[in-house]
Amino acid sequence: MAGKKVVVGMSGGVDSSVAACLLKEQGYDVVGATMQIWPDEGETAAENGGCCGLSAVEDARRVAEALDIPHYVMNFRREFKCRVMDYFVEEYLAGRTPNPCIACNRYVKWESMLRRSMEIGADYIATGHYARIMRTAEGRYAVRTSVTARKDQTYALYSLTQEQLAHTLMPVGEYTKEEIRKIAEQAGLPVAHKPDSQEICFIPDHDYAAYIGRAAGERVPPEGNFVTENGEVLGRHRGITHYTIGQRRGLNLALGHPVFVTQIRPETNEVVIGGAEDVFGDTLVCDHINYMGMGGLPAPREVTAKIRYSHAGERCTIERIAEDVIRCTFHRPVRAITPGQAVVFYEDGCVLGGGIIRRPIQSGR
RNA sequence: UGGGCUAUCGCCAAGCGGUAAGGCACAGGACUUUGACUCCUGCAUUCGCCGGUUCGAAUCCGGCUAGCCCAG
Repeated sequence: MAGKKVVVGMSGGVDSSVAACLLKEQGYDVVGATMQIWPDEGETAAENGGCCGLSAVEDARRVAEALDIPHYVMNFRREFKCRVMDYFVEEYLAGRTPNPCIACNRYVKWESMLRRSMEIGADYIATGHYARIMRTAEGRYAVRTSVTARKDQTYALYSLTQEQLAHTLMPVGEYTKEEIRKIAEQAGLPVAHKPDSQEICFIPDHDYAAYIGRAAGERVPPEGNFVTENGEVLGRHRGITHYTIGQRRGLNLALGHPVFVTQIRPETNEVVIGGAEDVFGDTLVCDHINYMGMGGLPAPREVTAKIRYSHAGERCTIERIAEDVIRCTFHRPVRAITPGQAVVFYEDGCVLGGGIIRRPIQSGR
């Protein structure tokens, strides 16, 4: 450890602060770095924000001072704008539900930040993710679930490459959230009691549709029809960017029983509505594949897959059906297969790989 | 214009003389890296309107108004 230089991405939150603290204790040569990702230094969204608000730099600097480590600010505004914010808007316009945190991890943290860190002589970068990095029997790198399943963040890390993982440390994954807060307290870190960040950091008011409206301008999808699978018109929707698969709230459809979004059709500007049972499906196709714990998929394989961040996971058979395309058949139907979200494959808590859900496949119904 | 039926929360709908069920929708909250799901809480001092009977009416009676159906 001694002499190994590690750049810790410090968001100003408890987790990444403790990560820096732990690595320093372990003898690393620790440098703190905070990403600047907001497009404008503007006064507007300065207050809270999510993982990387403007107060982030202030808080991170104070923690770095407390730990007596150098602290840099890295400007990734351009990368964040085009790889995360623009991607977010484009996905919604295409009728999909993006996961910006996955994009941020992949392109901003593990491409831009890792590259810049290497440039300043670091051996590793580290983050405050609740995940652990392991080597498989075949020698491949993979992330695996942290000791607390509840805070597990491996889902959002599925796209990391072998090269990136070889240069990454995630010390927080060995502890529970409670332990992390206790460590922060004992170390006297000024952010020990800072609330957890959540929600999408660049939309502090949670008003996705309004954000998309501002960003997309003329391209914002107009109002359209809510329809049934059979084409019966049930009412008017406010524009497809207001909805995601499985959504119930906000539809304003009083049909006597709960109804949910089962499909979004950007080409006809329709939102398809169905009953609770209609949102279950058992097969999906994904692309943008990243192989992590497994080096490839030469033959069908049985794994556990999560189709959304908070999904418990379901057993399924995965099968490579084309270059960069995998079909995933669940043993039991899963709820709300949502194009744009990631599907991540696990075995014993280890991430084997994953992809982006392209579409569900209608199987005999 | 005759005859019949119906009028209860934004939608649907219980109630049948004893002091307004429920579902959906909606709002607020918890949870949350999907405005997701889920969960919790709230949501008609009032029953189309005006009178009458009664200790007491959304419930019975009369009139009016509106909608629907059947006649022509």
